[in-house]
Amino acid sequence: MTNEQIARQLEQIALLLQVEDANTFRIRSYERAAEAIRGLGEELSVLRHAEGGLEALPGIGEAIAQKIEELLDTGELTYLRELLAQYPEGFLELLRIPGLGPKRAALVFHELGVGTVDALEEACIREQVRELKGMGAKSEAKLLDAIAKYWQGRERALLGDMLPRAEEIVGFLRGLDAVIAADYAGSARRGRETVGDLDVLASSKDPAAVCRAFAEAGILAEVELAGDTKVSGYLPGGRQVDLRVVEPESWGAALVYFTGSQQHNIRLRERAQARGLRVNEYGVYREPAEGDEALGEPIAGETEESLYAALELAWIPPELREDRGEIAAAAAGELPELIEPADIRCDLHMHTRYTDGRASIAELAEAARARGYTHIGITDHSASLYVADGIAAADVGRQREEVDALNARFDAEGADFRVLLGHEVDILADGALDAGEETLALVDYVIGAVHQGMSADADRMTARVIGALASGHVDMFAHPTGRILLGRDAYGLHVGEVVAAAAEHDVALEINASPDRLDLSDVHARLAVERGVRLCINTDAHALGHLEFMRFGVITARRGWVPPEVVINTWPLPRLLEWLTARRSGCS
DNA sequence: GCCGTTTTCGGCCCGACTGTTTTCAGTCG
Repeated sequence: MTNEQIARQLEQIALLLQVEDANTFRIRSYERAAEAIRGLGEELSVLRHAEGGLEALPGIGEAIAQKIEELLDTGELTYLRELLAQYPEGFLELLRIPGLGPKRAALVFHELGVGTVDALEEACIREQVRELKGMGAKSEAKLLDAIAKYWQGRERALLGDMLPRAEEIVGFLRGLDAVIAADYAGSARRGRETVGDLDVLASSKDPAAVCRAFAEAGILAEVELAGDTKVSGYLPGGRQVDLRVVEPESWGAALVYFTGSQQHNIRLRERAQARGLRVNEYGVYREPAEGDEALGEPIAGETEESLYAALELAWIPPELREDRGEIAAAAAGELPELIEPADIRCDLHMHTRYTDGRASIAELAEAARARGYTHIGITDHSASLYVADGIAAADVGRQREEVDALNARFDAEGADFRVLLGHEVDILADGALDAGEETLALVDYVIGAVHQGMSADADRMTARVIGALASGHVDMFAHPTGRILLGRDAYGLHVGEVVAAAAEHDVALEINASPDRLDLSDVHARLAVERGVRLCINTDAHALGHLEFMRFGVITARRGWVPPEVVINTWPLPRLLEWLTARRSGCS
């Protein structure tokens, strides 16, 4: 039972309790617990044995701890099963229709016997929904529209696909005369690995003009709503975009508000409340005296910094705003110094035409130089990876010669740039490395990776990986969990044990920056940092354009509270070589 | 259901929009 599976079951309880009109704070407890679990790098099956047990985890008390224990022991949760038993199969799906919240779900279920999306659609078509209390023809039509959009499938999109589109929109807005400031907000600004809708924010003295210009710009394929402060619509392809425009004095407060996360905002407002303040999307206000209604003038809100300062907090980078302890850290002045894109000096995982890459070594080197890097590492696939046209052992020798010649040329030209030769070696099903001693001796470093036999169970896979890390031959471990976002689940792996092994043997764990991997994930990266493991952010480039992926790796690292010094590709080349040499001589 | 340098009991975020209402419930972010 994985953390994600447990989080989902707690979330289902929260949803069903809403339908039953339970105490909202009880509901929130389940929601918070689910989110808290998603933020854990370590598996609950391990944490239950840690000091203090599950109840030591923030957001998890006696009742939820017991439920987690039951799930871990039996794979089942009696309480959830009993809640679910009252409804037909598919009822939870019904709650995912926008516009149909828990109250209306209860209404259609109890009055019409509707318990699935199909049944709801039919009831709308038969005009039964409009007869219900508080509903009408318009609500019915909206539900039908929402169901149609639901069937089209609006699953989340990759950050890597959505960020460029968000930046285009922001670029357009910043070009408007009436716009003072513009930025994207929401989960895209927090850098979440996948994004649902795009939230875009602008400030202006004339919000209506900005809204008009955006609605008419042709960026949206369909404009759903165009008011004086808000425009909503869909990009070509169906992704929803919400633009909101605020007055300049509310810019910072609105940016915090629309960046979220929801749980982060709730924490901020709780903190405000304890100080006799109130926070909303327009600013920070003093709580009015008894009997007084008006809020008066805001005391902060023009910038994000002013809002956080009013709550006696340091400004919190958006990537950290997930209610994972960032507010306590900001209050204590203990926010981490986060890695920045400019800290990156190299890219140590890239493929060439020797295998399944599309560029040559020299082309990759030039592209990296143009980005301001001082070195790179070429790491083509080892021989047994047939699907990626793994490199023959003899060709590693040719690569060595090509790299040496290239470096000699850089030296001759006085260029401060160096190409290292690495090798992405498969960790075979039996844990052996897919490379002989001769090949290993030719290269400057080795990346270990799993590309085959991924269906092994977690215990076996973990032993296999740890065996490779302990061999002394592996300097880095690439895309550690093998997940493909929106594609393939991670293979079973006890990440906590692998992190411990990486710490013990001083192997760097990769944050693979490819937008469909981002592996390690943010929470696993944070676990690695806490356990003293070095990290390496690599693009795994198979083409020149892929060097751009580095930013997504850096964003993921920032979400994992990663400081620059633990990331080996922030190091100057001599330090990197020193570390590799020490590793190879077995001293480290 | 969780949590505590104001509390082990009594608190627990905030506002906008919509459609349905004669003053507000439900939903959303």
